[in-house]
Amino acid sequence: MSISAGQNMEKAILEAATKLFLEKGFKATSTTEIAKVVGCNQALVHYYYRTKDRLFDAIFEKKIGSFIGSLLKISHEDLPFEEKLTKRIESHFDAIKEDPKLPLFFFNEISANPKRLENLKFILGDLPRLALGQIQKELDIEIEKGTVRQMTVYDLMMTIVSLNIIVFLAEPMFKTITKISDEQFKQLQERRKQENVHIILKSLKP
Amino acid sequence: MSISAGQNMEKAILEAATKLFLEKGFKATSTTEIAKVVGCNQALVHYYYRTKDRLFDAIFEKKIGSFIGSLLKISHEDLPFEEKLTKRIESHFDAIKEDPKLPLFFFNEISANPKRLENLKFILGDLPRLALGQIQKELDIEIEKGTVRQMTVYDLMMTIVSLNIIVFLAEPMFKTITKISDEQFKQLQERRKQENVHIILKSLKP
DNA sequence: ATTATCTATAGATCTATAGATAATGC
DNA sequence: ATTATCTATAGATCTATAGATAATGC
Repeated sequence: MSISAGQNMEKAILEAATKLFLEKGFKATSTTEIAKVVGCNQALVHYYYRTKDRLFDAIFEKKIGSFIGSLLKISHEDLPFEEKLTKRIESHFDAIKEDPKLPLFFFNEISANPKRLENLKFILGDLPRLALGQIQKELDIEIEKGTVRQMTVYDLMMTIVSLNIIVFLAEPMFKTITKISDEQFKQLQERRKQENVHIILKSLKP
Repeated sequence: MSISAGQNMEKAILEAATKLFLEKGFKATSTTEIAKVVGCNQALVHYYYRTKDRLFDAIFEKKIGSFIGSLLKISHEDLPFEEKLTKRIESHFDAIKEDPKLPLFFFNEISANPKRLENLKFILGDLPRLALGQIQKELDIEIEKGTVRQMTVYDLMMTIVSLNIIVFLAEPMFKTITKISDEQFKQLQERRKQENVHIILKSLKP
């Protein structure tokens, strides 16, 4: 029954909590259930993390970091603009594929409790600003050249995130309605990734 | 304190519940809180709707109907393809603007409990099939003419929904991080609506 | 008489903590 | 001795129902 018998309970609790919080959200997940999944008693969850809130915050921060990181990773490869952008879109998509519950979790918990966001240094830290500045610069060069229409990096990022998350947001709906197999769903995903690249590249044209 | 003193309690309860469910979701909303907002006692909520689940389902079905309806409304105007599509995108966007919590609510509750979807005749009913068939036909005509690249109506719908919901999904995040005013946010929304139309029309070109 | 509203409460949670016991490190 | 784990429990919920009272329709 226990995720990891003995050894490292603290870690086992974190892992079980991560899984449950991502699946069901903060409110719907109880420390009792976390303990049951781990195979320990409920008090131990509090022994290691004091409160449900602190346990959640630890997980939330990590996940939000990887979500934003996957979008803003700076590439040092010297590639033409379009190829670089294509890689960015695809790697963002692949990161979400690794953790498909993340987008819904993310938007949901922020909406439920926006204060959580304010405590996160990550969001307003230097990394995002730097990365966005860097991408804006690359964009401006293309705009100057006339190969890309006038636009801001924020619009571009919004479009990328938007298109990349939809398959994952709609996954439960999709599977319920169409009764598609997992294999077919995977194919749909991959096709959609290419579609997204296509749409975005085309949308930049002047 | 009461939303609608006296008169129609049943309706007042439904309205308060709708607001709270949309804001906080099924799990985080209690019948106790609904009663408090309405200004009656908690038992009355159960008197009219028996269980929290039935109350929720009534609301869920209505909301899901309007969400899907706004996307699939059939137009009988005789307009050129692009104009018709533009209108469709804009009216879908405007419908969400009227009820900005809807997309998150929608994806969230389906993910939390996919079974809810199975009970809804609306989803698999004739209306969606008819509408989708109609739009596919219009699309095929353009593909035949060579003015639109090869694609399915499903891909097109996914792209529309995806781009149209992002501003609303990200609204709490946006407002928290940028500390933008409501007025500025409204402007951003409108700009984004035009951006979406632009992106989609362009993405259809062969 | 019937329907609407209220008070009170049973029975299930759930979080957090106090205090007992078992395991480990020196 | 210190740290990890457990048992037990207080105090807050929360849903659903039973049964009392008030309001309304004939």
